[in-house]
Amino acid sequence: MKEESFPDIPNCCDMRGMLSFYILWLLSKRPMNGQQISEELRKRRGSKPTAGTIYPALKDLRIKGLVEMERKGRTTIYTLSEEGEEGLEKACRYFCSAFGEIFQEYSGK
Amino acid sequence: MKEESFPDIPNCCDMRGMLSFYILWLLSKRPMNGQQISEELRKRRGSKPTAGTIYPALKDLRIKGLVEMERKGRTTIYTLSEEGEEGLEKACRYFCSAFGEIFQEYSGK
DNA sequence: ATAAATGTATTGGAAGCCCAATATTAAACC
DNA sequence: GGTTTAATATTGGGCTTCCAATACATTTAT
Repeated sequence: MKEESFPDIPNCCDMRGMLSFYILWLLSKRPMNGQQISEELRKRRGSKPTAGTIYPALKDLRIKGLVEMERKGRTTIYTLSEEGEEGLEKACRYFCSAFGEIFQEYSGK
Repeated sequence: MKEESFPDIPNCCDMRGMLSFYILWLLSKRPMNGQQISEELRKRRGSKPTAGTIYPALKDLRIKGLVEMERKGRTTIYTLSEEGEEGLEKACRYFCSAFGEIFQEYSGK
């Protein structure tokens, strides 16, 4: 099977960051478990976060009260909390005001 | 004097990151010194990077061959190198493919 | 029941981002 | 000259992101 979307990851500058933000954004679409979140990130960012990346991040978000978790047999379903929705809204505004200029310039190709 | 643009920095998720990428993008507009770069970042991201943030980042970019520097009296002018331009091009493509979806959703408000 | 597969989770180490504090250099001011 | 100011730069420490390695739990397959 061919992969759908696989951006070419740049080596010139390390673009780590925004992981928690991206997780909140994904969870605002639908509740997901850790593997589903990782898979969505792989499709969008080109590399799949390993367990040592994704679970500590989810733990932090849970401790901060931004996501809630519910164990269902083998999987753990993560859901955005009220605070998480409010935080995401604010984070999206910031993201667009901080990076929108760069995006607009290159979205026109 | 009033500040021009000052995005509200979210506290829900740490959105540090992309500093090197942003510096390369700024330098593609015009050569700048460290203070000018910091000031441009303040306008866009809401907080001005301190000396301990900006100069190590510029040093890394110089060591990687992505920017060139020229001391002019009290200031040091940083310029994008050939490699820097190529790297930035690639980084912008990656950035848009990785984050464009989020931006588009919120640019429509 | 036993083994394999899947999902969750932690640990340790590396790198990037970030600031406060400190130091150095060169221009401007007196 | 001597002082102040502006810009550059380093150091030390904390936090996030990231992976490889390891471990554990639950479901599925044999």
